[in-house]
Amino acid sequence: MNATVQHALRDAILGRDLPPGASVTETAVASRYGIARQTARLAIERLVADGLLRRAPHQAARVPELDAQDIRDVFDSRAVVEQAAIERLAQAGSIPAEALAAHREPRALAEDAPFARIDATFHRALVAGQPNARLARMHELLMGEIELCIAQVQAGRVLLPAEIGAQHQAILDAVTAGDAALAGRLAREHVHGARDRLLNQTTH
Amino acid sequence: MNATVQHALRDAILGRDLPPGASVTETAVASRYGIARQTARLAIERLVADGLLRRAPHQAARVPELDAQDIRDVFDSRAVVEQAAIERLAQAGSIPAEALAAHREPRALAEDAPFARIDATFHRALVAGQPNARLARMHELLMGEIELCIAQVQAGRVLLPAEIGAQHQAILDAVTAGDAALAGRLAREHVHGARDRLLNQTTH
DNA sequence: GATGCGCAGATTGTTTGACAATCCAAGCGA
DNA sequence: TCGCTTGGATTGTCAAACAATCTGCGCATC
Repeated sequence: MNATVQHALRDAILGRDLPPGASVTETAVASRYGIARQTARLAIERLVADGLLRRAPHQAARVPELDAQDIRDVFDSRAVVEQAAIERLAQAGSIPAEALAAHREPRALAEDAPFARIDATFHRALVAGQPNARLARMHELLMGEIELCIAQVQAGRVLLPAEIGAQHQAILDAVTAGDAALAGRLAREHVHGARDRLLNQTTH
Repeated sequence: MNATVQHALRDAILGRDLPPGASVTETAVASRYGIARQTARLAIERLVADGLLRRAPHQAARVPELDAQDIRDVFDSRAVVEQAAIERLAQAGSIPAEALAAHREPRALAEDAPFARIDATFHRALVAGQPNARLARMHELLMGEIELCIAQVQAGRVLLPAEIGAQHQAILDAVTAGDAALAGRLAREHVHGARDRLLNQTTH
């Protein structure tokens, strides 16, 4: 029961149903989803751990408002982790099935899902398929805020599926070729490109 | 009240009072520290998030037994994050006061504390002093398991304060000199050295 | 008019007690 | 020997309550 509420809250935040700056109180969540306050509290705490909410002691949780510095921080950290992850994936040499599915059939996954969601699925699957569980855990820690960044900048229009798909293809090729250095470099540049596109959107 | 219990539990785990494999039930923690089960549950969940406990749904939490592969995973991830963090610290060019304190006065910090604890304090302070908050958060996520690794291998004897102190000094020198590439390389090698010493200890 | 104080409301932090859901191991029967 | 049931242990969730803390507003004072 808790996992479903957590998922619903997550969607509400990423879907801007709860706009940045909105306060999310335990009682509000409890009554909204018909659960006990303790359970709502737990869901909120998990989302705080995921970076999708923030809160100070004795204050209501709030949807964070991410500024340009936050975007730089999050994407730079992601670049570090994802480069390392892709390098390890290339050393292993095999591409996870879920990543291939997200890469090949973006339409089939979810017609209504924005491309940003599919892109996140692809990257998550790539990192999850690499052997180091801690790297995957750290990556997961970042992806919540990453999706929040993209949602807040409303950058769905900025992400060009064709261009990004080509970059993904290049990364996959380097991985299958076992060229860890190249794959890692491509992954880092890919993330940095996303960061710069988002930053352009915000300052503009 | 909860923070103190969490700290006591943490010490019990790292001090091998709770040996690897020991099960930590909510009721046991509650009665041991005289708190409600809900509060004990919360403390356990936080420690699970820190990597100091593991648990599956509807099962008691357990102190993880880390094998050689875990040590490789944790330290390799740490090397990735810490190299990036030290590079950013060198670009900023200033060394956090807490890091200097831990480096210069290991005795003064805590006479009874093992050197491993002081070493962890030093590294935590270095990474926390660097401007990227997400990198620091990921590092913190790893340090729990790092300390657990060291405690389980009982590697207090293996960590030579003089040698490690010299390596720390070299890193600090590179940071103050603003040589990000050198500082990052030294940090990575420093972490890899710790990893190899621990691995030698386990297989032996 | 500006400043500081205090009070009431809102919210979280923690406790206690209870019950359902689930897992695990021991015992039992085929 | 193998599979099943059953009972105990443990977690997951709910409900109600109270203390601790923060926030904003009104009010007195300067």
